[in-house]
Amino acid sequence: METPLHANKKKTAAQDSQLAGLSTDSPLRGFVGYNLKRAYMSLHSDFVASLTHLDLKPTTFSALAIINENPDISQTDLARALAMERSNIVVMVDELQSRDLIVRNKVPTDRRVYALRTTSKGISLFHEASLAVQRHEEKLLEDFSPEERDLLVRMLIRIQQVR
Amino acid sequence: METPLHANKKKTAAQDSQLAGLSTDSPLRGFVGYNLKRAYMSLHSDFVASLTHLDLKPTTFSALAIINENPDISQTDLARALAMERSNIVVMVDELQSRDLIVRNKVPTDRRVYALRTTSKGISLFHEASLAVQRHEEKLLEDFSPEERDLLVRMLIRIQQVR
DNA sequence: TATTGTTATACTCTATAACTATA
DNA sequence: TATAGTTATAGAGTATAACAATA
Repeated sequence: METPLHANKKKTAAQDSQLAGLSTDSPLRGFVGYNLKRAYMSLHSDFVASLTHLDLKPTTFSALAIINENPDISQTDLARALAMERSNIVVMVDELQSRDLIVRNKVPTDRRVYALRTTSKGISLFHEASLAVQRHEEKLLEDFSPEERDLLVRMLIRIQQVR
Repeated sequence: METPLHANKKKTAAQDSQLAGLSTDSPLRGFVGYNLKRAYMSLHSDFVASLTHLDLKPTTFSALAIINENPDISQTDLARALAMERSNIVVMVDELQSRDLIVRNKVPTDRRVYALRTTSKGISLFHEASLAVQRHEEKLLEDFSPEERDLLVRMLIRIQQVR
C-alpha cells in the first residue's frame, strides 16, 4: 500500500496549470528562463510531498545533506552552500538541533563559530530522505535515458556557472 | 554606455553563492531537482535586474505577453496560464490597468467576466521588455549552441509534462 | 576593524476562505 | 449550483539592519 501522491485535495494554481499554460503562453515558451521556472514549479510540489512524511522540507533536507558531507561546517559556510542568509540559517539549525538530527559543537580555536555535525539519528533520516528523493526523481525522469539525465544536469550546471 | 548589470551593491545570499556551493554541496549535485532550482535561482536575480528599468517584474512581463498573445482573455484564464491564484491576479491586473498597459473590457454575453487587452502603450512596452529579456538570455546562454538551447528547452518542457 | 551567530523586522510571493454578482 | 472577480488575511521564504561576543 503506497501513499497516494495526489490525494483528493484541491490543487493549488501552481499544481493545476502545469499543462494548462501550454496553449496560451506560447510567446513565453521560447525563453529558457520561463521554461526553467515552470519546470521547477511543476516538480516542486511533488518534491515537497515526497518529504513530508519525514517532516523535512527541501531546505532542511539540503542542510542535512551538506552537514553530513561536511562535518564541522560552520553556519556561515552552510549558509553560503545553501545560498541562504546566515540569519535564516539560525532558525533552521535550531530546528534540526532540537530534533536531535544535528549537534552544534563549540570550537576551541575560534570561539565564535559552531561546528555542525549530523547525529546518528540525523544520518539515518538523511539516508531515508535520500531514497524518497531518488524515488521522486525516478518518477520525474522516467522518460529520460541515463544519458539524457546526465546531459540535462550538465547543462543546468553550466547555466549556474555564468559569471 | 550600458547600465552595469552588477553594480556596487552588496550581494544577497542567492546571488553570492552561485558558485560557492559547487564544492560543498556535492551530495546534492546528482539530483536534477536541486540543479534545476539552483539554475533557476542563479538566473533569477539577473532576469529581475534586466526588467527593472521598465518597471516590470517577471510576473507582470509574463502577464503582458499572455494578454498580448490572447486578446480578450479572462482573468481566470490568465491565472491558469500563469499558474497563479485568481485572487493574486486581481492586484496585478489592477496595476497594469492603472499604468494604461492593458484595458478591462466588459463582455456583453457574460457580465461576470472581463476581457483583457493590451493597449498600444502596453504593446510597445512589451516589445521593449522582450528585447531586454532576449539580451538577458543571450548572455545567459552564450556558451550554448542553438541546438543545445533547443534541446534544453525541450527537456524542460518534458519535465513539465510529467503527469 | 572584521566576522560569527543572533534577533527582530519587513517585504514579497503565494494560498485560503468568504463574499457579490452573475450564469 | 457553479463560476468570475474581489477582498482580506495568513503563511512561507527571503532580505536588511543592528547587536554581543570574539577574532
